[in-house]
Amino acid sequence: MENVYPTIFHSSSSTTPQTSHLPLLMNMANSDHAQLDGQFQDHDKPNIGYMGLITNRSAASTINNNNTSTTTHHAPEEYATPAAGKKSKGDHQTNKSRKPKYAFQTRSQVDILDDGYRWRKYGQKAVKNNKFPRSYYRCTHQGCNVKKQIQRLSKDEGIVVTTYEGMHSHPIEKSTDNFEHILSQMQIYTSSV
DNA sequence: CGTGTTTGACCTGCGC
DNA sequence: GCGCAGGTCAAACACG
Repeated sequence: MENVYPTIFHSSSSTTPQTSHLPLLMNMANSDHAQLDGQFQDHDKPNIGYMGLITNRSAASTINNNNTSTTTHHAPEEYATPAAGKKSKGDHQTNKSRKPKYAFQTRSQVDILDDGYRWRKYGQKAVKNNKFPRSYYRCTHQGCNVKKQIQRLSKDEGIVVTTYEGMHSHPIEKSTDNFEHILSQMQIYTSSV
């Protein structure tokens, strides 16, 4: 799947927000430094601009060309996780079922957006047609099987695509100071695009 | 010592 | 069936 996820504008219903997905937005937005629009100046965390929320369903187009747009989208719950297969070493997840998968575009110098959860990196792979590797992270909270992938676009090095898979079953572990503010911004984006 | 990262090997799905 | 690409494991390693 060298294609990334389609950048579908979720412009229609600002009154029927993707409430069910808000926790993910929270996860994403609730970061110490993932702040929007350069309204911050933290040491080594330069501008991080929220680019969009993308979902993986009918992946066909790339997000490359949207570096100036703010796109938001949420997934239908029926994303079939393709890469569920794993060696039967023992940790074979019983949920070969589908997990929702959400991708965010962020314009950032740093790859890792601190979303308030604790992640452990479990892999890194070179991706075809992309000079940047893709990193695989898993939530370290016990019993939480949320994963995320982080990849920087080769076409636009400023854009980082973060793909979340699954939902956290536990509260955020860091402060949530930024969350409301960021959420409000995201809602603005959502309704204005 | 606990926690997280690195990295090569391994597994699976898919297209040809 | 084969090869490629993506995803995961796990041992070794680094760091506080």
